[in-house]
Amino acid sequence: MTLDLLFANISKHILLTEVEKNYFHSKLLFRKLKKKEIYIQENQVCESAAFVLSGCLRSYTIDDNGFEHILQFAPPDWWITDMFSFISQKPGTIYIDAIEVSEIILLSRADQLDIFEKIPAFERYFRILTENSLVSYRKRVMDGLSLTAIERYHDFCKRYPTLIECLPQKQIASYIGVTPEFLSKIRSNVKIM
Amino acid sequence: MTLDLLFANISKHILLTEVEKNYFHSKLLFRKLKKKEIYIQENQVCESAAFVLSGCLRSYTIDDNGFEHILQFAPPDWWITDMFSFISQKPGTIYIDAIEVSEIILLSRADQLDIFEKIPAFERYFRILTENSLVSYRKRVMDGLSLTAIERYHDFCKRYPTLIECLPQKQIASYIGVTPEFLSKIRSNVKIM
DNA sequence: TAATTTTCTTAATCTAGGTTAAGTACTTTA
DNA sequence: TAAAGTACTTAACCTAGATTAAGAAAATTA
Repeated sequence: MTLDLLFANISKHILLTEVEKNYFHSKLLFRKLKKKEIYIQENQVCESAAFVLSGCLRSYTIDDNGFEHILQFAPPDWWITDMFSFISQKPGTIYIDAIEVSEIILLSRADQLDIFEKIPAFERYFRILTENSLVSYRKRVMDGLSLTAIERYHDFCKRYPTLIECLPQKQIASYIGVTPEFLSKIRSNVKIM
Repeated sequence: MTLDLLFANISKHILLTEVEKNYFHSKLLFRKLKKKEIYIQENQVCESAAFVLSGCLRSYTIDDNGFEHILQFAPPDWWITDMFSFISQKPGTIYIDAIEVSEIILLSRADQLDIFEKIPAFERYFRILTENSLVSYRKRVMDGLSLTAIERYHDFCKRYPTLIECLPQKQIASYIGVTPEFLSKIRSNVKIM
């Protein structure tokens, strides 16, 4: 296992000395997840954010009727966490599990805050990631308000061409907010639509 | 006009010296907006983020059919901007205007980045605001996927009791993602529902 | 490899919420 | 204060997408 992917990601936004890299490195935990293994669950405090080295994770909620709603997919080179629980360190509302066998790097909130004190550049790194993430959630809210299911599906295909290949269709349906049956109809491109 | 509200907001998250406060202060611009006055428009680069001292602003998009979709309301003590355009300094996709006569404080992205260099605590302040804002957009995505229009309306009433008083009903409808006619039906509490 | 589980498809039927339209009440502006 | 514009309501009708159900195709697991 190698952290190259993570350090390459970081160096896109900030510059670190070897000493700083080593300090950061010393705070990280490595973990493997089996397919379908749950990383965090509803009502649990999400202590760490996870950076994906290989495989793919997803975050989702389960509503009162037992339906899953997918919030985020995290292929390699992405961070994933229950942001609410991570920043407040209170019990959260979402699940995170592995869609396939995955390798992740964990950084706890406590260590993250410690690193912000010691190495301010890291506060910049996460500030930038959070800004970008905010923009993509905002787009998702807008799309939900102004696009049809068909448009949301085509947009998903355009934005995440690699995910389309490897995800089961029902998970894409859950992400764009339609039933698997209706997505199947969209894809079969029934004339009436 | 007084900046007390802004400095009180900042001091909830970070501590500043008088020198730092003055430096920050020197970068701010004050502006008044008339009712319905547009602060930024689609296709325009959003140079500044705005902190609301009085009145109320809103951000929204206009879709291909000419319908408005409200993203955010900003009553006093809130920041508002087109985050995409603000961080990328590229032309944006949203409008921001004043719902009523308003007083705002402007901070340009260039000055914000300059302040991040000079006063790292400010990077923390905005990092925290961005994290919180991310959490609320995430909730909005989840609510859009899992709640009915009625539930979203009741949730809005619970979360923003003061806004309910002062906003025209059609703007609440636009925020929760229903037509004004349907919100009217929800509010009249027709038996069938 | 067979058995089991999960995913995908198709089709009939249903419903939450949209559309259209017309009337009423409230705000602005002149 | 009148005129015009904007906001709200109600009701009939419509549609995008949900639900239900049942079979086919993949993918797991034994």
